[in-house]
Amino acid sequence: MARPRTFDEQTVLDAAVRQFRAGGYAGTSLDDISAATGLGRGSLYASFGDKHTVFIKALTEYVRQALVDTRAMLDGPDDSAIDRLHTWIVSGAGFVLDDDEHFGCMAGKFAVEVAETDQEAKALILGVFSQQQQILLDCVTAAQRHGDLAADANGCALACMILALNRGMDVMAKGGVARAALDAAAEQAFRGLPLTAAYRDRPARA
Amino acid sequence: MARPRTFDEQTVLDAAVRQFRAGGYAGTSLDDISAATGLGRGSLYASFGDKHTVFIKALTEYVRQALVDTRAMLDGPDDSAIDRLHTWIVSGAGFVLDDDEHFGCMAGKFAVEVAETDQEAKALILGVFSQQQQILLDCVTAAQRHGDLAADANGCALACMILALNRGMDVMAKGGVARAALDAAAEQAFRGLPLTAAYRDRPARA
DNA sequence: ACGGTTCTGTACTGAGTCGTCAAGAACTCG
DNA sequence: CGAGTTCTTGACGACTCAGTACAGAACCGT
Repeated sequence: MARPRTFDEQTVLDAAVRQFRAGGYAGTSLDDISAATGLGRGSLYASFGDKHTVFIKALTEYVRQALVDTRAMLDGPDDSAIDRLHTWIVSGAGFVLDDDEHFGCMAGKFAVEVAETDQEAKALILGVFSQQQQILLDCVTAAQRHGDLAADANGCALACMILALNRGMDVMAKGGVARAALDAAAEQAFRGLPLTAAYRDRPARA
Repeated sequence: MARPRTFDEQTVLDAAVRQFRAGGYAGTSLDDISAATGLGRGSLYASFGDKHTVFIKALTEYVRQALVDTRAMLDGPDDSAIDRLHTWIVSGAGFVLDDDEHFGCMAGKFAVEVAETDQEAKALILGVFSQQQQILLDCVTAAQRHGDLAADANGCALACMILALNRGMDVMAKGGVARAALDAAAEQAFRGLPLTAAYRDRPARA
């Protein structure tokens, strides 16, 4: 029938995500993406549309992957829910600093750069924030069921607070605040959760 | 001697701050600043240097003003230190949403956009974060002296945590998370501070 | 009033960017 | 092998932007 494509759509999308995460929206040209993927500009336009469309597709792909990752970290049995929360909170700084390329949350980045003027992007960003809050809420509720968090605590507020803290650690890590200070802050935040006496008295784990 | 300037340097700097805060570094052209100030580009270059220099000067001016504002909110007598901390924490969302132009923290914005590649900006941003942490620490220490916060709490970690939360609320507000949710999260965070029994039992204020 | 100095506005250059287009390449079906 | 279809490439035009240059305007001391 016709000439087949020589590129993998997912590969191009991943490259676009990397470029936008690294350079921002205004700071990334289609030539950058073209160079990163080896694809000519014509092919890019034919397959993905204009710059904004490429951006929205890349952001959508990031959101999809981010939610998969978030669930992988937070979903699980009730008895270890509080530990998963602890890990999530404490890994806040690492989300930026451990990454080879010092990325960080793309949703946070574009919430700051373009949400004000790009309603389509803003909707995607709000979506991922909301769903991450929901995943956190599920984990908080699990910890409450297991008796590690106070049953009368406001789970929604806790989830929102934890996510905000995570986003803030991201920003501060990018601003150069020392890893040790952020880790200590994260531990402090965890101790500020409404932990039950049962949690504090539980036997230490391996 | 010579022709005097028709513009006020501070006015131009303020306009530059506004433009960069609104549009980001890559998204703001010198024409934008020129238009916003009514000043020709030639005068801009003669007085402020190239784009990056203008940006650094604008960021420096923002940092100066931000520290003045932070001190105005947090400095004060020991007996109301805990209230000032409460106000600061709870005003996190308002920092974006109450502002007429929905700005938010310029340091946070550029930590995300340019800190990775612009060491000069990164140093300024780290400076404002560090000093804000110090101001918060002073306020925390004051609250400890007055017996509202546990004396054995790690003030540095608390200060860093509170600042991270503030930055994160900023990001989430820009991402469209509802004001009510952020306010509830802020209240939750405040309750997570190591408040003393003396604070909880104190008589309600006007 | 006048000369010297500084400021202002605008036009220009060179580079980069977006989006399009047309010509050629690769593949499949008949 | 040929026709038709789809993909790829590179170039092109219009535009924007950063930074410079130059001519003229405004001012002050003498």
